[in-house]
Amino acid sequence: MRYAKTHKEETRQKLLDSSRAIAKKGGFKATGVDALMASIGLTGGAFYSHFPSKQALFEALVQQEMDNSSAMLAGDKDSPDNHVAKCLRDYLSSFHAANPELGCVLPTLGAEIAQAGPEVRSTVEAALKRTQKSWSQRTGDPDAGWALIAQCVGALVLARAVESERTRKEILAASRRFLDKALPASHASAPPTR
Amino acid sequence: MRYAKTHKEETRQKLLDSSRAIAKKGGFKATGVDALMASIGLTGGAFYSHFPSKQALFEALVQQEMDNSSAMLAGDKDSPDNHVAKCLRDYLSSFHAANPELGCVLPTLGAEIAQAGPEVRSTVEAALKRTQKSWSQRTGDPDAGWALIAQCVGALVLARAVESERTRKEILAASRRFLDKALPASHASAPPTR
DNA sequence: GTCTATATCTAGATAGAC
DNA sequence: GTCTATCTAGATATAGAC
Repeated sequence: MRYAKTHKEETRQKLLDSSRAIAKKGGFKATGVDALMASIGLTGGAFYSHFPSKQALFEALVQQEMDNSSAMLAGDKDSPDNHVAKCLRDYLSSFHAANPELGCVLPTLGAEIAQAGPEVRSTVEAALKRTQKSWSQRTGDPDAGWALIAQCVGALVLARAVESERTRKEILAASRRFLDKALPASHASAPPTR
Repeated sequence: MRYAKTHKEETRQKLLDSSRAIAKKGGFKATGVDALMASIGLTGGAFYSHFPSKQALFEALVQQEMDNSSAMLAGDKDSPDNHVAKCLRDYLSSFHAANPELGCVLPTLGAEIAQAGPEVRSTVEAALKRTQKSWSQRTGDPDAGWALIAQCVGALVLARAVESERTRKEILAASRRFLDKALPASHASAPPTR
């Protein structure tokens, strides 16, 4: 055979990885199939050997992305007590705001997901619930799960929508401090001052 | 003259009103000029008598939208003590989640704003700061301004991204309760139980 | 599996008649 | 100011050669 058995799977994964970053930076609908394929050194025609449609790529992409995110944010039984605090600090960082291609999908593709079909939205819902349950349990506040995720997503949307770097930092810092006050000390997003 | 002096201004405003709703529902880039004009009973060619480009419409649209929102959310000197609480209740409602065309631009167009030019983002920043300052002052917590806006925007993005109606309501309710606990009683989003 | 070429469609924008 | 017609560019998707 002209191509190794693993070739197709590798190409597919490269395409997913590359598309993920591009979509998070510039939007999914906004980027063409040609550009996505070019980013991995191929031409547009080859796309349809891997996905039946551009929409199918979107679904696979969101699924992978949400799986990764929720695994990272939910943590596991070995995660330290301040796991949530660490997540909040990383999420609500200037680095995250400045690098959408490396971060969470929701601030960038949230609106596109909202307009997508039921399968995509069910996938997203399941992944979100995983993080929500973990965070509610870890903080001891059943409402904190959803509220913290909402705070994170919203703060990133705002931070990226404003023009000045100063305001961007203020939004993120205010959100971090607000959560510090609202959560029991052991889960605060910054180390306690003594 | 074939058209009254006020005709152009009226048409422009009708176009803005209609485009606003359409863009908030389906995204701005996703809707074509022909469709926007058809929604007010005109054809695509007439668009360019009102705006030099589609991008110019986006800027005008976001500006008007943010002005309206911030005026409503910031309130004025006659607003009651529970003004912030009322805003939170309305914003974090199922009605708002179900009707993007009637609601805030940020959950739907936030990502498109983030990709827009400096003028748009400066406009958005100024309007956001107005609400932020008002809310910080009214709640007595300097961090609450940004944090509450972030919580609102994020909760709406999440609520619209999930599939089930049940989860959608849970997200909104959890956010409302979380803010109840985090804010001084007089600003809580629900009337105090006694 | 990937390429080039192409069919088809839609978009933003312009030109000229009314 | 609005219309129809059109230019140009870019998109998704397909066909057939390698």
